[in-house]
This record gives sequence, structure tokens and C-alpha cells, in this order.
Amino acid sequence: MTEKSTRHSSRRRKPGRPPDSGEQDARTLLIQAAAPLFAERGVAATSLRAVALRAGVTPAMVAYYFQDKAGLFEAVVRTGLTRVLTAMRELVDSDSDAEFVPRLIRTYLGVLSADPWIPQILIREVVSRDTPLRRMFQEEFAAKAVELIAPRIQLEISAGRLRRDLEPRFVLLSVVGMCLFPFVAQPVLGPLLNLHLDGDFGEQFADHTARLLLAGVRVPGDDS
Amino acid sequence: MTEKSTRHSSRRRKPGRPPDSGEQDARTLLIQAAAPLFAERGVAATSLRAVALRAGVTPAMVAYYFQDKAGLFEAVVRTGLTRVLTAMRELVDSDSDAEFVPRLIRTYLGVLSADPWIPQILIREVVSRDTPLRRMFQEEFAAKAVELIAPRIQLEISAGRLRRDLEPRFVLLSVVGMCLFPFVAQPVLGPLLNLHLDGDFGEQFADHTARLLLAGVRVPGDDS
DNA sequence: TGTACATCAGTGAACGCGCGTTCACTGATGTAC
DNA sequence: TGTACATCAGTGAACGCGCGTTCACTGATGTAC
Repeated sequence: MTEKSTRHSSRRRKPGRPPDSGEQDARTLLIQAAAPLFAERGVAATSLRAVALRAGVTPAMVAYYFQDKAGLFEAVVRTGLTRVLTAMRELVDSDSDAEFVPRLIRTYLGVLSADPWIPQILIREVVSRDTPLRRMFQEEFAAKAVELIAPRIQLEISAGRLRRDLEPRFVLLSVVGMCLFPFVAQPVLGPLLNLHLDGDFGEQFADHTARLLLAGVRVPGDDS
Repeated sequence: MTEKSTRHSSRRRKPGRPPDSGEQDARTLLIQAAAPLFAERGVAATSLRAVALRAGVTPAMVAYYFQDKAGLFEAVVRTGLTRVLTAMRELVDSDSDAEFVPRLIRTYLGVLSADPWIPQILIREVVSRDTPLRRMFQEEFAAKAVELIAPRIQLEISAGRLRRDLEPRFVLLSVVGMCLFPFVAQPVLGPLLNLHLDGDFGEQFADHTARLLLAGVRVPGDDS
């Protein structure tokens, strides 16, 4: 999972096992090539020929390493989910004096900004559809994420820092929605609102989200 | 646009122009059939044969009425956007003593709950992709919606009911994300969180969203 | 140390299926005289 | 009022393209003797 340069090799390879150069193997190249294509166009609209071309490899390699298109897609999703989960683990393992909720949002948006295809694929192809990947997502990601984060949130509540009159399930929906939506809306709203996902958008938007979530939009003191 | 019963007619029709029964025409039937299919499976993964079968009509009718698949999709999107915009217009035209922000969210979530395919298609196929539909969405929907709503929000700000220290573009992203996400996440998070989009979910979630947006999650008085 | 060979990583041509689209045709309806 | 005919709403078979997938094959590498 050390993904650095996507080699767009157009020079023809000779048949047969290639000499063992220091380059990445076809498996990794295919995942790197597929991720942004799946995110941009959707899985159904992305051909394996397009993926293979971008990876500088033969379409037959998809069957070789992943069995079929669904296998490649699953590998892409696993790669993304692993990154998010790793970041979450590092967050709860580290200790800091800063408030937990802003740190959580900052971490979450940090990983997603680094690989925008993660939220894009999650929303468009995993979360919205009732596929076999759904179980995988629930059991191997959602469950573990809740397991990691929930105790810390409980701690905040016990400490009297978070309101008790909110439905936790709804809050979860709201927060995740707030965090994921900008990545999906980027192509339309980006030009309209002059947004750029790269650079320090992640940090700025994380700060905004944390503040909005904690204090809301209403002027303090007005309780009508 | 009076869409009531999707006739799943499997009985064979005779060739030639059919007798003018009171039934809906193929154009309307195709839009009604395509909308939920496009929302569930995505446009690329939905075949015109599947749409035509569900509409009880021949695939050739797509070319007849919409020229091609893209034309049918555009008609579906226009149908959805028109519904949302109509509701928005009715909202700003009506007058009420209730606070504006909760009414706005309630109206918005109301239309979307009635036709969940609207937010699903918008997120997965319009907003996330850089297609010709993007311009249509921006010019014929987003621009008009902002034109309708922005003055009312300004009014709230001038009245001192909304905070001034928030970036409006970010707030827009957050609110729209909060409202749309539940519809997209329903297939995964629904069973997990025991959510049902129909029934009074719309109202309950609208109330939650309005409260969260206005006051945030932090216990009032804590300004650390 | 040399050598035979199984394995591994990959090629590239081909196949068949299903897709979007086309096209010649049909029969009920509306209309002009 | 009857009739001829253009139009309108639709059929269903067919076409060709591009897709996912398969398959026979290849040559470098690692390993056992």
C-alpha cells in the first residue's frame, strides 16, 4: 500500500515474465488506477480496458489477481476502508489535551482529503446500494469504527460536555453527511462556490464543521 | 406529472396505435419506471430493456420520446428538480409565524421523503459527476433555489437570529449534506440503525436537523 | 557450482453476451372536403 | 354526414459495438539435486 507514482506506461512490454525491476506489481497498479476511475465515473461505467490502460497492464490481469471486476472493486474498497480505520485507531491511541469532537472531525476529514476517491466511492457505490459489499462494510468497517469511537463519545457525554436530548442515531447521520457531502458535491458546487478539496480545504472545513456541530448557527442566548 | 400507479402490464399489446384508453402514455410511464431504477442501480447499470419492461412498453419508445438514454435521464432529473423547486416556491410564498430555518428544512425533507429517488439520483448521478446535466442543474435549479432562499436567510441574519461568524458557503454544504445523506445511506445504515425513510421519518429527522443546526451538540453555557 | 524444471507474472487474441439504437412497419385517431 | 388520408403512438426484429471474461501460451525466476 505504498502508492506513489501511477506509471502510465505506453511502451509495449514483451511477452513472458518481465525482469524483476523495482517497479510495483500489476496488482497494486490496478488498484491505484481503478480507484479514481471508479470514483469519477462509477463502477458500471468504467471498463476494465480503461483501468488496465491506465495501469499500463493487460485487462486479463484483473482475472489473474482479482478473479473478476467485482473482486477488483472489493480490493479498492478494502484499501480505502483500511486507511480510514488506521487513522481512527491512531487517533484514539494518541492522547491530546484538545477537545475530542474537533480532533475526530479533523482526523476524519484529513484522511478523506488525502484520497477523495474514498468518500466518493463509499457514497456512490457502497453505502447507497444493497450489494454483498454492504455486509463487508458493516461488519469490517462500520462496526469496528463504532467500537473505537463510541466509548470516547460516551466519555464526553458523562463529562457533561454534550447534550443528552439528541437522538444519537440522527446525530451520527448528520455528522457523517456533513463530512462526506463536500467530496461528492465538489464537481457541481466546487465551481459555484469556489471550493478546492486539496490544499488546506480539509483543515478549514474541519474547523467549520466542528464549530457548527458544537454550537449551531443560532446566536447564543436566543432560546425561542 | 400525476403519477399514481405504475402499470406492470405483461399482457401482449397488439401492434399499431392503441385505442385511446384513459391510461397514461408511454412517455410518463417510462419516466416513472426509470426514476427508481436509476436511483437504485445507477444509470449505467440500468438497461433500457429493464426500464421498458417495468413501464410495460417497448425499448424503442425511449428513442421515440427521448431520443436516447441520456434524454430519458434528463427528463427524470427535470421531473425531480421541478418538484423540489415547486415546494420551495410554495414555502416562500406562504407566510407563517414559525421560525424560517425549521420550516425550510421541514419542507425540503418533506419533498425528498415523498420521492426518495430524487436525492438518490441527485447525489449519485448529477451532483457527483461532471456531465452536461451539471450546467442544467446549476442554472435551472441551484441558481433559482438560491435566489428564492437567500433573501430569507439574509432577513434572519439582519434580525440577529443567526450567527455572523460562519462561512456561508460551508454552512450550505453542511446543511445540504445533512439533509441528503440519510437517503443515500439508507440501504446500509437503515438496518444498522433501524431507520425507515417512509412514514414519519421525514418529520422526525427534519425536527432533529433543525434543532442540531440551530443549537449544536454542546451543552449550552460551555464555551471552552 | 550447473542444470533441469516447476512456478510465477504476465501477454494478447478471441469469444459470446447484452447493451443502446435503428428501422420498416402498423393500425387507431383526427381532420379536411 | 361519409370518406380519404396524414399523423400519431407504438411494435418487434435486427444490428453492431464494446464489454467482461477466457485461454493457450511465454519467458524470467527460484529451487532441488
